[in-house]
Formats: sequence, structure tokens, C-alpha cells
Amino acid sequence: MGYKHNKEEILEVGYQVIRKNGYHHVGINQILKEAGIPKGSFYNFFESKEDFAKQVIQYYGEGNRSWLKGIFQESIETPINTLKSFYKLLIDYNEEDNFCSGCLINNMGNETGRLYDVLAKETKEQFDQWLDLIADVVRKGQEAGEITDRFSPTEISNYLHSGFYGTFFKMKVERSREDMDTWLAMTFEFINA
Amino acid sequence: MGYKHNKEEILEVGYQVIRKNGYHHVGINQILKEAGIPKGSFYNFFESKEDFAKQVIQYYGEGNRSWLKGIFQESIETPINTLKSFYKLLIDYNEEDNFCSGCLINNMGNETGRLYDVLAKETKEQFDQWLDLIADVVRKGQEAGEITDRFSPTEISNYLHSGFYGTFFKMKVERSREDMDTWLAMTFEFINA
DNA sequence: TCAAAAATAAACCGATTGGTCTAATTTAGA
DNA sequence: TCTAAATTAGACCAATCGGTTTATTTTTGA
Repeated sequence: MGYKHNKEEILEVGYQVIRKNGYHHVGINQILKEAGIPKGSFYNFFESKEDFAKQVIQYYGEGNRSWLKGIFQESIETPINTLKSFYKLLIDYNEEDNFCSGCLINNMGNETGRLYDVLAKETKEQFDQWLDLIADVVRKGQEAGEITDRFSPTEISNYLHSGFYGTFFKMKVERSREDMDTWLAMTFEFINA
Repeated sequence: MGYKHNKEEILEVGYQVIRKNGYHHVGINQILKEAGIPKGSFYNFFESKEDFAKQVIQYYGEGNRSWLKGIFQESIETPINTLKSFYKLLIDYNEEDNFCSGCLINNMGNETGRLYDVLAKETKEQFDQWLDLIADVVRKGQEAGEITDRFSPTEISNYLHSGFYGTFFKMKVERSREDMDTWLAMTFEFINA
């Protein structure tokens, strides 16, 4: 409160740095340097590196959830096109840093899923809340007869987002959106009613 | 040749350890300990940690390619069922260690894609060679009228395997095969002719 | 206005990192 | 059989790791 350093600014730096470099590859010192704070201040805000990472995941998860809510509410397209535009936006977003970072949640889940109960749990929690929002749009699409009803909204939203996560592998090793665009076209043809 | 330590044994240990723990989270000392070799021997075989990881990727990529060739050649099922059984086998394989490790190639691509040109290149190379083998089966499935021909063999094999990679996220944070099984059922209904 | 609490600042800590060095041992080929 | 090369062995290195400590400054509320 009115103090020199701002917790949210540190979390934002942490988001950027960890998203790009991963959890284990990033040291506290790098965070300190990029955020411009001394170590004492960091450990005043956060109990440990793991606690910091957990709060970064929360910060990003919640921010992204608000963003998601907004674009779904304000969309003037039909449900299926709302979803397709949403994934196109995500691909565009990844193009901005030359396809080298991917998604913090996907990265964290894959990197620390096995090792850190705390981080895996937080990761899953944020992911699940995103999926609920996506599932709502899928349900509307099914009610409108646009999206296949051979599978439930939960199954389809899961299928969509995990499929999207799968494209990050080739995106990163090829530094290209080609595969993501193909995935988008194929998936939305498949889930068509 | 006939010396005390065997390079392939060290690579196998490296595969197990790095697949499970990731690249940055694993130190040389851990490899030495688990492989039972002193540091001097390690650096006699490998130039650096990065060189070691590269050879681990090659070792695993080539081994897996042989395995893939074998099960595709020996399969007595139709092409589409050969593929479905193949992915079921992969899920079963991940169940063996309680869904905590995933695929070395996917892990490496996601973790080091941005950071290490050497490792990303090797990862992509091995992946591409797997995909060629899968694409051959897809082509046969299309010729047999089992698999949709709305997309090319390359597009479909890419779609299959990147979709499979996408399921690793939830597998790891939930330690469950539920999502993978659902993905399998949905995907093979979608690519049906 | 002033004392208690909160936040800032950086020196410092032991443990571990990837990697080097030197010496001893084992192997291969002349 | 003997020498040169390859391999084994682990002590050693500077740098970095996550984290603690102590002292100072800033803020807060009585």
C-alpha cells in the first residue's frame, strides 16, 4: 500500500519470465533483476520460489479468466465462430513473441506436474475454471445446432483446449503457426454439427 | 569397446531420468549417481550436458522408431484400428509410471524449444520421422476408405499426434488416463470416413 | 509526534550447478 | 612385451542456486 514496490508488478514480471523460460530454468535472481527489487523485498512478499510461482499462476489464471469472460460476452458472432475467433486470437498472441513461449499453464503443468503438488494443483484449478467458460459457449453452440451433440459440452471444451495445447510442441520447435492454423481448421470442421 | 562403462546404458538412464524430471531440473550429478559412473567417464563420452541430452533424444527417437515400424508391420488389424491400438498402447505405457512423466520428445520440445537450438532441432527431427511412419498408415486407411480424405495423410498424422501430446497436460496434473481415453474415442470418431 | 510495524536493502550462507584437471588404470596395437 | 592411447576416477573450480540475516528506512495509527 503506497510502498515502493508493487506485488502485482512483480507477478507480471514473473509471468513473462517464467512463461518464456520455464520454472526450473529461472532463478530468483533473474526475477529480482528484471523486476528491479532486492531480495529482501521479494521474500517479504513471497514465502519461497514455489509460493511465488503459485501466485504467478493464480495471477495469470484470474486475469485470463476475466479476459475470456469479456470476449465471450461481447462477441457478436455465433457460438461456434466465437470459439474459432477465440483460438485464432490465441494463435495471434503467440505470434507476437515469435512462437517461443506458449502458455504458462500448459508449460507449468508439463514441467512440474510430476514434481510439485502445490503447483500442479494450482495449475489444474485455473485450467478447470477456463474450461467451464469455454464449455458454456459450446453448450450454446449445441443448442443453436451449430456444434455436434455426439459429445457433451465438457468433453468438447476439453477436446478443444487440450488439442490446442498439443499444437504448442510443433509451434515451439518450428517457430511457426502453420500447424496451429491447420489444427484450427480441422478441429472446427470436426466439431461441426 | 569392452571398457567398464557402456554408453548406451548411460543414455538409457538419461532417458528415464530426463523424461521424468525434465532437462533443467536434472543435474549431471544425478545422472552419474543413477548410472553409477564417475564424472570423468561421463565427460569422456559426452562433450556437455547439452550434447548428452541431444544424444538421449537421438537414442530414444531411433529406438521408438524401430518399435513403431515393428508394430505397424506386424499389425493384423485394419489401418484405422492399427492406429487406434497404437495410441491405446501409448496410454497404457504412461499408466505404468502413474501418468507422471509423459513423452520425452514432447517434454523437451516444450521445455527447451525456445532456449536451445541444438535440442529443439534434434527433437523436431525425431518427431518428424515418427510422423512419416504414422502418415503411411493413415494413407493406407484412406485408400481402404476407413479414414476421411478431407485432409491429407500428413495433416491427419500431425493432427493425431499433436492431439495426443495435448492430452499430456491433463494427464500430468490429474494423474489420470480419463482424458486420454476420451480424446482417443473422439478423435477416431472424427477422422472416420 | 512518536513508537510499533511493515517494507527495503544487500551482504551473506551452505549446497549445488556444469565443467576441468591430474593421476591412475586399462586397453590395443606394434 | 611394452608403449601410447583410451578410459576411469574423483578431487577440485568458479558461478549460481534458493534462502536467511541484520540493519536501515518508510509508513501507519495511537
